[in-house]
Order: sequence, then structure tokens, then C-alpha cells
Amino acid sequence: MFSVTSQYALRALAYLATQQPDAMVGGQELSRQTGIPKNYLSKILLALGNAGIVEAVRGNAGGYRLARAPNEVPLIRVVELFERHVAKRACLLGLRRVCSDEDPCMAHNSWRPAKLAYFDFLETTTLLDISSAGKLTAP
Amino acid sequence: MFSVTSQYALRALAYLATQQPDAMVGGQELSRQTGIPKNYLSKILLALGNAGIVEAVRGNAGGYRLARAPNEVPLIRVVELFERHVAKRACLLGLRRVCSDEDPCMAHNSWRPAKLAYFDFLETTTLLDISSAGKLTAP
DNA sequence: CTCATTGTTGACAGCTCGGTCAGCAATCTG
DNA sequence: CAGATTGCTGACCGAGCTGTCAACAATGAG
Repeated sequence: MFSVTSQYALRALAYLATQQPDAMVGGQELSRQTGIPKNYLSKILLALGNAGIVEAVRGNAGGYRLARAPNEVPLIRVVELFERHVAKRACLLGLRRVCSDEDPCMAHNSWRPAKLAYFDFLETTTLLDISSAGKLTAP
Repeated sequence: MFSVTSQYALRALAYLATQQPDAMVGGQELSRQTGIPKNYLSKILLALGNAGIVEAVRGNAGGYRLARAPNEVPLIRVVELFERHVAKRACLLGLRRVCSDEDPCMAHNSWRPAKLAYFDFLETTTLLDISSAGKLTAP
């Protein structure tokens, strides 16, 4: 459903959301706990930092932490950074740039209920929801 | 949402579904009508042929046609040929191979309604549904 | 049979994504 | 200041996806 990069981002953020607020987590520890390659994780966190979702501190005892409370970050704010089809609300068949009720493509009406459920999930679910529901259990 | 290849497959099949049953459509015409590159389309149709979704006839006056009635082909039979996450019913966060109600991942309960709507759409929508709802209007 | 037409096959090129690595920059400790 | 620690940056690589091309195989028309 989502690219590996989006999955990594959500997993890292879900882990950060389980920490005490303002507690710094080093990239090394975050990598170990989530099973995400350390150097690749650092690039993902950079993008999340530019988007204002995490804060990074360099130097000794530095690391990462959430820039906002977990319940203030809906998943779509994360995923749209890495998934073009989410940012563009793309049509199912790729026929039009935007596919609206007023200007539908062939598959629009069939696709509509699932599309609504999909974007409703992304907009109403927050980091708090996916971080408080169990353990991370990296693969 | 889907890869370009899946979108191409659905568009080509939707066009074939609008034709008279048993009518052959040449690859050249199919390519023109759908806006799909001719040579790439032929590879997609080969996969659809191996899956028993289309029939191909070579030689003069050959072409392609659906192997079954449009209402007998749910979209998931098409998409699962090209999308790994559909074939595997993959979990949202990529944490487990299978993510079930009995053995959920962190995001499972939040993701559940949207996931059900998504697979319900793929399993109940057929080529007839997406071919009878309007014109193809290639990009 | 001969030829044109059409689908099949295999090789290849360009691009993006996932991932690695080395060096640079900032920050804290002593 | 000196050194260690940590994040940042840029280069690079391999795999898979999208797309192109040329040669091959089958089929029907003449």
C-alpha cells in the first residue's frame, strides 16, 4: 500500500511517540529499535525535520524527538511527503490529474467509497493512534 | 494508488470490455485508443493472456479479446498480477508478512476499515463496472 | 507457396527507489 | 581548546519499473 520509505517514516515516528515528551532518541537507537537501516533512516528523518514533524539536535547527547504532540500529527502529513498519489489525490486509472465527483473518470463512482475510506483514515488517524496500540515488533 | 502497469492493464481491459463479444481488437488500435505505448502494452497483454483474462490471436486480422465476460472479471484478478501488496494483503507498516485480526500490528485496528473497503472494492468491482460508466478519455 | 500482418520474445536504456559509505558540520565534555 | 559524539551532505550502487527496438513466429489473403 505504501512505499518502504513511508513505512519506515511511520515506524520511526511511532517509536518516537512512545517516548517521554522532549526526550531525545539517538539515530543509532532508533535504527536498532525499528529495524530501519541507520543511514537511510537519517535521510528520512531529515525530510521529516524539514516538514516540521521532528526536531533534530546534533552533537553529543543529540538525537531526534517529535516537534508536536503525537495526537496532532495525522498520518497524511507524513505520507504525503513520500507518496505522490496521496499528495495529488490521483485517480485510480491515471487518466486525469484530478478526479472529482463533477468530472469523474470511468472508474470514479466504483472507486469512490474505498477512496473516501482511505483518505478518511489518513486524515483522522494520528501518530498517537498507531503508537499506543501495541508493540512495534520489528520484522 | 496503483502502478502505471496496473493502470494500463485496467484501461486496456476496460476498452476491450466495451467491444462486441468475440470482436478482435488489434494491438495498434488498442494502443491508440488508450494512450498506452504499443510495445509495452503487448507485454502487459501477454501477462493478462497467461492469466486467462484475455485471448490473443496472431497473424493477419489477429488481435486481442476478453477471455471471459466483463462482469466475471473482478479487478483484483488483474491487479494482483502486478501489485505485490495486493497479492500479499500486506500490513500497513510492513512489519509482518500477514497482518490479521488475531495477530495485529500496531496500526492494524486503525487501518482495518479502510483496508476492508479497499479489498471489498477490488473483489466486487468488475471490468463491466469500470467500462460502462463513461468514456475512456485517454490523457 | 509468398507475402503482409500481427503477436511474441529478448535485449537494452533511463529512471526512481532503497541502501551504503565517507567526509563534513555542529555540539557537549573535560 | 581538544576530542568525542552525533546529525548532515553528497556520491555512488543495485534492483525493479517503464519504455524502446529489432528479430522471430504464427496466421490469413492472394
